[in-house]
Amino acid sequence: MASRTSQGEESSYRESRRDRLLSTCAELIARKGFASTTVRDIGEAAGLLSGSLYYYFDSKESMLEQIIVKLQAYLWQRYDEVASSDLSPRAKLEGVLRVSLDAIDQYNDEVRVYQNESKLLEENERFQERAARSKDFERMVTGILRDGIATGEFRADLRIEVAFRFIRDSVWTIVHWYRPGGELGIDEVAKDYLSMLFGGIASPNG
Amino acid sequence: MASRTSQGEESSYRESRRDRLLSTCAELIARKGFASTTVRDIGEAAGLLSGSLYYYFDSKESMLEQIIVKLQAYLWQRYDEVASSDLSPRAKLEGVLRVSLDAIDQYNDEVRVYQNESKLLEENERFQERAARSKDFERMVTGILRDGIATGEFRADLRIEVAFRFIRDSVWTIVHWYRPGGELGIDEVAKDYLSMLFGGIASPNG
DNA sequence: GTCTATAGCGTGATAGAC
DNA sequence: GTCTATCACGCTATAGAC
Repeated sequence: MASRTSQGEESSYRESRRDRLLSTCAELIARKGFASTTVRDIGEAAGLLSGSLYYYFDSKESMLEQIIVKLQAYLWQRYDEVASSDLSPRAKLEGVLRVSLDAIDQYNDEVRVYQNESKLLEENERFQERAARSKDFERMVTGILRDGIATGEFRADLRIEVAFRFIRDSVWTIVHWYRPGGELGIDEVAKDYLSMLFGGIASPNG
Repeated sequence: MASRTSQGEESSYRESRRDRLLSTCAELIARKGFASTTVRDIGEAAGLLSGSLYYYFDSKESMLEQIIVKLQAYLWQRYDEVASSDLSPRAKLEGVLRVSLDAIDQYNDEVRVYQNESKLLEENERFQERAARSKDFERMVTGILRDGIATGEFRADLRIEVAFRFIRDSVWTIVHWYRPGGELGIDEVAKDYLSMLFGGIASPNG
């Protein structure tokens, strides 16, 4: 790409302009979906003409790719910390879920894009490396579940692959209704969800 | 529409052709998304040319609408039965979830379309009546939750609107990985999910 | 009922001036 | 870096023959 140099100030100025454009992309793609968002929409929202976007990006697909790259970098820096810690399985699982919830809070648009366009990422060859991270997430969480069953912290009578999907989907779908800065904060959501995930919704004295 | 008559055999022949076309639409739209599915795709999959589809449907949007109408008719016939029964709140909630899971099993493509295009349904004036059913579902389930807290079957320390979203999303997202006719049947999924929803994933002796 | 043919428009992307 | 201008293509939908 013609716009990428590797010189200090000039490069970082350009990077930050790029990043601001990416945030605009994320907001629009989160709201309207990738297929229904046009490069003209993005240009208009960013205050330039669609053609000018191609100074920063090779294609509409590469805008999507950069959004996901940025999000995955954030997520995996933190997932790796939790996974390599010596916490108990239950505490590790709580940690993983907290990281995911923090992403929903701080990178709301990007997470929505990641969720909404996951099919596209899986099917398009270009995004194979991005889609592979979903398998990494599954490996990490099912590993924690197995360990927790071994220690007796988790129930042994559940299919691990079903429990994994239950956990993954209940947490990530929060992004579809949670609004950063709204009345209900992410800490309150985390408290309720962790409580329901671990203890269920039925009364203990039922 | 020119194709709608109200005469016995001729009409029902046309209806069934229409229904078969709708199934093809649902399959494609479920797989590729509404925006990325072209009427040419649909025509090709159904074995006719795109223009010929307009003998049966006014527009691409009306194809989507008919898919949703058909699904909602199935769902609400059964939801109403459960809601008006005199089962306990917990049994009612189980019943509602069973209906949803049966739809995921029997109307898999249609449910995926409903889930994937929910944004479009909410935002497009044309689909207001369809989108209103989501509010009905919320009213039904939160009512059951309130009753169950009153009887002591459900935990009283949870925010009802958060618990509702937890339940709604964990159940409906099953459609994104469940495959009808696969190794894991809907009864097994139902058993695991009801068990996790009501009792959580933590060991009771934890 | 399905076809041929195409209107009319919006799309992603590019070339080159400034 | 952003603009003007535009290309080449794909899209939904329609008109009218058969």
